[in-house]
Amino acid sequence: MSNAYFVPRDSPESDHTEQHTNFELSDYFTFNDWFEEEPSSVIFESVQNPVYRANQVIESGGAGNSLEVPSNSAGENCRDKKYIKERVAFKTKSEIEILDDGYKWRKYGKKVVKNSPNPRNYYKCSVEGCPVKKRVERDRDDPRYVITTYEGVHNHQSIS
DNA sequence: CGAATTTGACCGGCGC
DNA sequence: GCGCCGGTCAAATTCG
Repeated sequence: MSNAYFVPRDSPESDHTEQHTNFELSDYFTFNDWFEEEPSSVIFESVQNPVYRANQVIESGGAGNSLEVPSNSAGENCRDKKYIKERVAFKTKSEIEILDDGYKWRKYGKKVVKNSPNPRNYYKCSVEGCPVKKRVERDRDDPRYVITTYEGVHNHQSIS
């Protein structure tokens, strides 16, 4: 299990990411060595949430409200369904989109979005009570890349 | 035979 | 108020 450490790049204009000065993604995921390519300037249109890649933030919009990480009260303040604890997106060079990150995922949806000709797949962590979701999609103009978006924090250990 | 996928339906938010 | 768009549900089906 690797121990990648993630530090957000300082965004010059919008500096709403104070809470995310240090980010230990290895708590949530296990990475090997996917991610070494050029970051695309904008991965998602909804730039309300920071988009992380490898050791840096690619994109960070003004999203102070939906991005707190309440570490003390685990999800108690989050009864608002729109409340998003964490969202992390990666652009990965991979032929396949089923990347084993140490967790078990259950697919629950597929959708073709307007922007991209490629379908988008929706996964959920199959561990009961774990709120983590994941969304996998091919890059629009680089089909050999895969964009993976994690949402939420695992409340259990990885099974791998 | 139980569990995971598949895939169209359904639903809620938002813009016009 | 309606229709588009993205996200989720769930029944049928496939898989292990």
